[in-house]
Amino acid sequence: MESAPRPDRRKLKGAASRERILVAATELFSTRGYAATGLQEVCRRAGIEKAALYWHFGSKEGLLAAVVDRMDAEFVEHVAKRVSKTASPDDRLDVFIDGLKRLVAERGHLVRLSLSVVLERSSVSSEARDAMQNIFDRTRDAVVRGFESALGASLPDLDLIARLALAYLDEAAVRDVVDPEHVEHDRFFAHLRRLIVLDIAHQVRVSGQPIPEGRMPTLG
Amino acid sequence: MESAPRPDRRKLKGAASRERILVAATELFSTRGYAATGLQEVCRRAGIEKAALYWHFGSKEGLLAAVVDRMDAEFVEHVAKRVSKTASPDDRLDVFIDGLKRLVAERGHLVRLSLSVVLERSSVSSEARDAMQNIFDRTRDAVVRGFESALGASLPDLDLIARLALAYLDEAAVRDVVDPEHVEHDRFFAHLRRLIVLDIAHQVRVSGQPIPEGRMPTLG
DNA sequence: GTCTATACGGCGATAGAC
DNA sequence: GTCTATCGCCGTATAGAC
Repeated sequence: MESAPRPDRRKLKGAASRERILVAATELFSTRGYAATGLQEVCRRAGIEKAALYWHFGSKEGLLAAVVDRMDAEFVEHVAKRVSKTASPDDRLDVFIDGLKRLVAERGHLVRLSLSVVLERSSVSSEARDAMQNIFDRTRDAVVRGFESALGASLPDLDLIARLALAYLDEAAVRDVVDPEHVEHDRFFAHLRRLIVLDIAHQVRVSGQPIPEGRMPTLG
Repeated sequence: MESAPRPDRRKLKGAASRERILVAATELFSTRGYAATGLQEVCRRAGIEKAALYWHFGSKEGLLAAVVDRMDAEFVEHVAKRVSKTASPDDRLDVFIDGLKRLVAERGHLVRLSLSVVLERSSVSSEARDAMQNIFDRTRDAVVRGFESALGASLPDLDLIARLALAYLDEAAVRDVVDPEHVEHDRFFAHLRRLIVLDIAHQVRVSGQPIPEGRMPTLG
């Protein structure tokens, strides 16, 4: 363990630099916005030179993709853990909705950043596009799995419910910037909850699929 | 009519320049993306100098806001006209959904541009913010009025339905870039239609508000 | 009031030495 | 892997012609 330290040393230092760049970039992108943040500033804060940043991430866009990917992974893991600790299907939905609401309230800038990856330029670099696709897919799959385990059964359009939830998440994060005084997040996310319940009830009705024990498809 | 041409001449020429800049910017922003378009290029295409652009729009952000405002106004007017020509409430909903779908398919880049206004920097300039707020409000109000006249009555949460529709619009436009092969726009917007119908039926049920003649709140 | 000419500092990105 | 040096372009600003 201590007899062969050499070949890993540089790798370790490289990983540490990568990490510091990522932390600095996350903070600066979040507070100032993507376009308004200079790579020079990121490097100064990370204690690194600009070319080192380019070696690690290839471009400013690549750095953004890495930042967003990490924040999404953390969010999915965090909410999935909280949801899996909750027993009743109805409470699970509440925890899920609450997770979305808190993501907007506490880290809305990161949600907006994830949109920036796509919108900055018309033809996104293929790496950035792939990164965004991974993020979307991972999040959607997690939501679908969550609903499946909450319902105890699958339904044909659960993926659409996942997209509905993500659409509401983005809409809330965007609106928060445009008109902070009239967002009405509570009312907005309560509406999301109602739509989900109504639509699941509809899907159950149409598919003839009986839901084992959960009574989520009833309005409170 | 020809004896006092002077005071208007300059104004007219100024308006013409403004118009040419707007057209050039709309086209370039749409094809290349906002960040990837240089003002130099816009000016060359408009046959104008850069400082003239600066005089008319104040900044690149201001130019973007003007571009987006115009496209939104056109869209709202266009769809409102088509909707008002349709008789049955059920068909009106179809025309509305179709308008959204076509906006994404034919002018998705402009939808994405409208998001760019908000996302480019963390603290948007107050003029750009106001412009975006106007756009959101105008579109939401138009949707609410459309539903009111289709239903023949008002409902407490029609504004939430408008936000739902806009959220789906943005989500579709964003997804179109990330994963063009799996967007399933038809299925996605059919889901939107179902959600609207389900939610209106719910609102009618809860509010005890009778809907005069329209039978929109029934699933096809 | 509308526009031309010109300049400036900073940006993202690259090449090559160590 | 990291640093130094440098590039070309960007958005912005101002002075002054018409």
